[in-house]
Amino acid sequence: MTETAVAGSAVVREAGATKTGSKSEQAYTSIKARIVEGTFSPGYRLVLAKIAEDLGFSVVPVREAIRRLEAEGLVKFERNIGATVSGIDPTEYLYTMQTLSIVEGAATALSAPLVDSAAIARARTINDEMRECLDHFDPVRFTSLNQDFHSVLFENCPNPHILDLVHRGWNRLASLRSSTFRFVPGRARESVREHETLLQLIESNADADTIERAARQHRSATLDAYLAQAPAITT
Amino acid sequence: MTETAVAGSAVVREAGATKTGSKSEQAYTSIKARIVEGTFSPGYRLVLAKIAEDLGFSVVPVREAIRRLEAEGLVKFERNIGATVSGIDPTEYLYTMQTLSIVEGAATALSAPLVDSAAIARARTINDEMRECLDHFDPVRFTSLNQDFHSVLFENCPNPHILDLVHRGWNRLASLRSSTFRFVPGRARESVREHETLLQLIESNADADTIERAARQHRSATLDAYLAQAPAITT
DNA sequence: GACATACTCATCGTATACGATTTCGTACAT
DNA sequence: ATGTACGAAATCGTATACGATGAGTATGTC
Repeated sequence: MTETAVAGSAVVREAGATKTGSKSEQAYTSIKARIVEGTFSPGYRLVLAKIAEDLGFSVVPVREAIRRLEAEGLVKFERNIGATVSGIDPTEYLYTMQTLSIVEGAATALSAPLVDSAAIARARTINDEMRECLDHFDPVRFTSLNQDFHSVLFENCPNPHILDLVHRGWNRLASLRSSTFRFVPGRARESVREHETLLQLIESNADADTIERAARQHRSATLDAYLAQAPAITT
Repeated sequence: MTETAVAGSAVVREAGATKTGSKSEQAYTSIKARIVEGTFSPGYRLVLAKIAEDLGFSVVPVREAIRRLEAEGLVKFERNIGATVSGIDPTEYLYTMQTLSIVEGAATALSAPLVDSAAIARARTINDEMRECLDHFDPVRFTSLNQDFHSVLFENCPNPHILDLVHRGWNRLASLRSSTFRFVPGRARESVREHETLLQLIESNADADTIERAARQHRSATLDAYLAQAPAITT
């Protein structure tokens, strides 16, 4: 755990990792990568001095990094107590998914007019691969491809703010890797179907409202499925 | 400019100001307040040492505060260059307004079922005051009341993430106080009308979609009006 | 007179040091 | 045995110090 450069997952890369940068930047990127990829799981105690030592830095840049991660919601930083990777309670999951469904819906609708046929083809290829993953039961790759699929659709998103919110949501979700939250039985196959529907809507230049609704539904269906199996959570 | 406690505007207060807190917290709150209220306008150079001296702190907590503000998009922090209050170019305005219309729309729709008749009454009172402000030409108070109006509608918003995004958008917008962006002729009166329409929709338990659409339209109409007078901007 | 180079100053970036606070373990009293 | 009080260790929060970088200015050459 001494090397500073972590080959981040697609999510982290997209989320604005800065290449070279100051130690503060490096610490930020590095810690974020570890949270998103699961090395630091929720509840993990981020002891400043320890992280600083691991990275070979002093505590000051690490503190700055933690502050930024706090502002993104990935860590919780309490005075005189310390920083911990943000938790995963069901309510939090609900909020995150709900927000994501809204933001992704908007991103899809905004991006749709700029998705050309080449992008559609790429997305379809990815979706086909996802279907194969289901047969071979490769949930890890499935998840990764799922993000690639949406990344293709969003790659020309005209509003960077919204794109940023999407990435933050993805990171937040990726950091919540308790199996409870990641496996919603039966959704995966339906998800692939919905992807195809989405592509057809985009191809046929459906109006923005229709696309937004479909995209939002795509995400919130997972949430609904989750809520159905955990009815105790109140909205 | 030496007192550390700034009586923040409604926006800042809502945005999560922490009462006592560490110096780092105080610096964060204080700088944020100054940006939102306009003491530090866009482009203003935030020299760490100078701010630290003004606040009576050292630079370390100030740096942390700046990092957090950076993550919220209120300041830009460049390595070895320094921090400046984020800019106001037209494109940025467009992105912010567009994002806000989406997020506010969702917040309104989510909150609507929880808005009781008392809240409706309060909102209506505020809206009446806004109408009066138009007659006396008091744009400052008008703006403040406008935020109060929406705050009433959102006060029971079930999803804190979305509420947070709304507040961030408001703060961002408040920090962009160039007159170019704040005055869109003829919108104010229409805005008051739309508020009333919105209240009626909520009162009559209109479905979520309808409310969301109306709320989103309410914000994006301002954007459209702005775009109409500055057609050079491309989406 | 214009351009390139060197120098100076303002400012940032980080390390180190130390005081402040919390937590946890241990001893003691009940 | 349980609960409380005290003390030590761990950790955080901030100040200070100093090296590093970039911007602006002066100087020299063509």
